[in-house]
Amino acid sequence: MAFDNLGPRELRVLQNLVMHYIQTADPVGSRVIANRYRMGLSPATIRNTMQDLEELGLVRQPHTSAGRIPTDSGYRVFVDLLLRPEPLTEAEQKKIKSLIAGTNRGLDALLTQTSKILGEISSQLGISISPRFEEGVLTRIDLIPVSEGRLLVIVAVKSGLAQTILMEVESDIDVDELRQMESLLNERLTGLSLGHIRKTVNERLADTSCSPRLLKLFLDTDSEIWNDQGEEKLHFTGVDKLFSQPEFAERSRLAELVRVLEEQSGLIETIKTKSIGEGIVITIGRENQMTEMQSCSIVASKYQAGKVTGTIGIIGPTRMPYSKLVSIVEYTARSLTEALSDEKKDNG
Amino acid sequence: MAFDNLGPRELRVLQNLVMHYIQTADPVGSRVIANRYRMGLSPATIRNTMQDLEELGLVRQPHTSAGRIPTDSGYRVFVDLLLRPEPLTEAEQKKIKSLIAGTNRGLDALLTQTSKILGEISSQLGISISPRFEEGVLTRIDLIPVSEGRLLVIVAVKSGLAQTILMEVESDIDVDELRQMESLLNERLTGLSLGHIRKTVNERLADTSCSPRLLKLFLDTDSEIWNDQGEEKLHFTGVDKLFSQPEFAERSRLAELVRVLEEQSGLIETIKTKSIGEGIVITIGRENQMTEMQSCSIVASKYQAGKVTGTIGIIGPTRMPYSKLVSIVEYTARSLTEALSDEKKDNG
DNA sequence: AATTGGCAATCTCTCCGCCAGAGTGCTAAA
DNA sequence: TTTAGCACTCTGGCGGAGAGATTGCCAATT
Repeated sequence: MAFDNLGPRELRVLQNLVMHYIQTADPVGSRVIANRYRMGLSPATIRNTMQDLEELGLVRQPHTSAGRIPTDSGYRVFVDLLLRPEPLTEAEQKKIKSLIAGTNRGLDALLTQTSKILGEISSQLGISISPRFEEGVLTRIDLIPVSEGRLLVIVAVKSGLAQTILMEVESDIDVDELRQMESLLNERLTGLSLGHIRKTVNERLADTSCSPRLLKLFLDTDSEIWNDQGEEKLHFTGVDKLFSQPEFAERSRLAELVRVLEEQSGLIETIKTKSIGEGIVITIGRENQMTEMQSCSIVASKYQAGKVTGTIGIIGPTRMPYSKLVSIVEYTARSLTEALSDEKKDNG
Repeated sequence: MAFDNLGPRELRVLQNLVMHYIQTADPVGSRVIANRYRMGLSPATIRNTMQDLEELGLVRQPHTSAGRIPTDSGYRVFVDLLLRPEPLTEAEQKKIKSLIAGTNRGLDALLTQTSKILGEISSQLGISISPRFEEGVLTRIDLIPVSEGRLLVIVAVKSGLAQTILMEVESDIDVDELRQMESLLNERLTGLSLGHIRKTVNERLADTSCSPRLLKLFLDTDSEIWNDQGEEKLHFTGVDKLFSQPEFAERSRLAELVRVLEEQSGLIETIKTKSIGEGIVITIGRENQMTEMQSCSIVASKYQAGKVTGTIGIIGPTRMPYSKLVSIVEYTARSLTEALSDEKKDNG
């Protein structure tokens, strides 16, 4: 929809209305806008403008004698046309940086930490999604026998990421065979991306003298080693923050949201399809595919770990402080990317 | 407190009262017990017994003209003296086994999965705590350079567990030196427990020709490599289940619980100190140290992965179906231990 | 002595009507 | 085009009334 035909008065009224509603969570009346925001107009005039905005579908009344609240479209116009990112304070920047830098237990812990930071600083729900390893470049692969019938496979990928897979194997595997297999894999596959390996592993390991029993574990292109199906994980922290939000007064709505969060896969899918582009992506209310999310907004951004990319973001009610959240997500994504980058930041 | 002086009548009334209250969440009146449970006594008689139980502090009235509900002590007597574990159905057993067996992405994923199973089957909150690696026996240690200034250390422990640590190092490390260091570590330390290593690493690596810069990373006994501080993680699934429970009608109470869950460390500590013994440990309401947990009960059990032990459990309101939950936790813990045991279960 | 029926008393919960408060839409005036 | 005035509408809180449930106690019964 084109809302370019909105006059400056309409825009200002919308802006003030959205900002005030974000703060108070109460429907905003004409008097508040006229007085508190010093527009130099009487409430009656504001009322007329508000009627126009209502006809355009940007605001609505919960009931006849209440003030107005923004619709999803109203928030959309606010975000697209009126949003001014509110910069982070020094303290906030410091906090984000130091908490990210202080975590060195591997990717999983780092992402948990990141979601925690986002949740705390935003007072909303912070989320982070681990990257797909598809594009990750293999650094090393280890085969470690852990017991008679089981094998621990550790796949290390550039940028310090690693995933471990526990495999069931036929019980009698010779240690020497295993060593041989291991060096073969490392020789022929390191430096390639996992996705590439999956497609070409058959050819690359064709002429080999290895134990065929062992070999077939790695030739299976559906194997979880090269495939990252189900590998993506959604971390989230800050559910308690949402409890105090009036839009989650009915228990069922928050319960639904939590169920979706715990279920993981559906939400991961929708977030990923949304945030294909660069930079911050904001999804508002009904713009969400999932019905359980249609009273929520998501502010998301990608982060990078070498060639591999994942997503972080914030979830909250559509009435969320977008101006602040945009800055938080943007800065956190950048910090995370930095922490995961191959170059050390300050190698002076 | 000794409640051995309770007569069989008192016990039966208490039992029926608790069982009925667990089902309905409504205060139980004398008539319900007399009629529905066919005790062959009139409501008036039951009333007298109930007064006795109230004087003993086992039940209480929410207000003058309501039925009775169990107190924490009441549940305690129920659990200690009257509980009959309700066996799992075939289907439930199958579900638990197969979901545990179907997860082979390493310990973290397995524990997430376990908490999910517990949550689903119990319709309560399922939790799992990763084990301390203190007692874990080192199988292998890998040093993988990931970028100029960083080193990925993978510590593999018996039973297929592995943890990865990302370390900052001085930027110019020779690959050969690294290899040398790696084999040295593997030669001298595999087969020992991490706790043991931490204490003796200084002597064990004393006479060495390795690069001292590298060496000092591993001699630092506070280093996160041998130390598992902060390594323990609490996984939880099923928060949405608690929303429908009437005891969490006030939002703040559930919010507090979630905050504690997300904060991790405090809860981990209390659960660990409680469940030192073998078998199922049940903690009821006020018996919990943490104030936020005092309207909740925990049914917990240990599981083992070789020499390493962790805890799983279920959290819910004190009004929870103990009979069923005991069986669920017990069976799941056993299945998990089995899945993590060194022996393959069915190597026939 | 234990059990039971009867009964007044107590407390909650829900429904209903009432009223104050807030904000609108419309109309007429500036 | 803007504003003041005014009737209208809807919500939310308060209080009282009445139904329902369950108790405690007492006197009667087994």
